[in-house]
Amino acid sequence: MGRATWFDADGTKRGGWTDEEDQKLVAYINEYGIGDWRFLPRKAGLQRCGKSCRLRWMNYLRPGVKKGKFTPEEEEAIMNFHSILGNRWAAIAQQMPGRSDNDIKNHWNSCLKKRLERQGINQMTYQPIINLAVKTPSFNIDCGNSSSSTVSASPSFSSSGSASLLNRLATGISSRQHGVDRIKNIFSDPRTAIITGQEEEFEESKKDHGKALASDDQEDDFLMWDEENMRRFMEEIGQMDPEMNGVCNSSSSSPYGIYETSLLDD
DNA sequence: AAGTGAAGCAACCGCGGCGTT
DNA sequence: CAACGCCGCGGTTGCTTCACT
Repeated sequence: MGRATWFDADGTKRGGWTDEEDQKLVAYINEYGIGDWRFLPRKAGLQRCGKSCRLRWMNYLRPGVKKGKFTPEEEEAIMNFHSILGNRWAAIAQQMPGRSDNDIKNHWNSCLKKRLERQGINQMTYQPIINLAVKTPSFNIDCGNSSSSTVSASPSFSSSGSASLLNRLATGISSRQHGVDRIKNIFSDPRTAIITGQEEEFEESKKDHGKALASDDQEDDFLMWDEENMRRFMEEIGQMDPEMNGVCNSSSSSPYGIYETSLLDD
């Protein structure tokens, strides 16, 4: 696979990479490390632009990059992180060691997004597009690569799973006195199952942070955040990324500790 | 066997953030 | 403080492979 090779006006090579080019890039970085991407190609004897080298290294050649099919656990993780972080693929990739942002983004766009559409779930809000009252049967994840795991459909997935997690995160953030610690607790809590119901705990959270949830409008599945709340949330998520890594990795043997229970419980 | 569309993957493009001058 | 350049990110495109007719 890959693109055809061509040269642009200034003689820079574009398109697919050859084995020889890969070897040159790897050999150079192994010996000298990553320095200035601008000058790296020339020093490494490549006719590529720095951007292209960086992309190739980060997405394909970098040690530890995992290639091949996504496991059901990884797919579940992507959906869960996406429900929290949105299209911040780099941030999602940070939580999934071995997978590049490009890889995750591609898998999302080519497979997971369509799967949610087929299931009638809004890909941005993770809410069912169809009437909640409609009883939805179980369905199979049918993305070829996934070993056929059955996941119960909405409402358990959308409103009790990711939505619940979101609510609890929102609750944590709404209370400035708990702030990041509250979110870390949510992530580190082994009971934070994505698919199993979390309504009880959410109710408890609401008691803890009743003031933040005072409005009736906020009693729905999703809190309605204003821009200020959302901005704070994204800032705090950004600040805690390294720590969240630790939390996720330490809570279980799985690299994706926060969500593994949902798939491994049965 | 040939044609066609969907799926999957690799890479490019353009923009915004950030550091430097 | 503005201008500039580089880097990283997200969106998009292009190509190959696969499945189906």
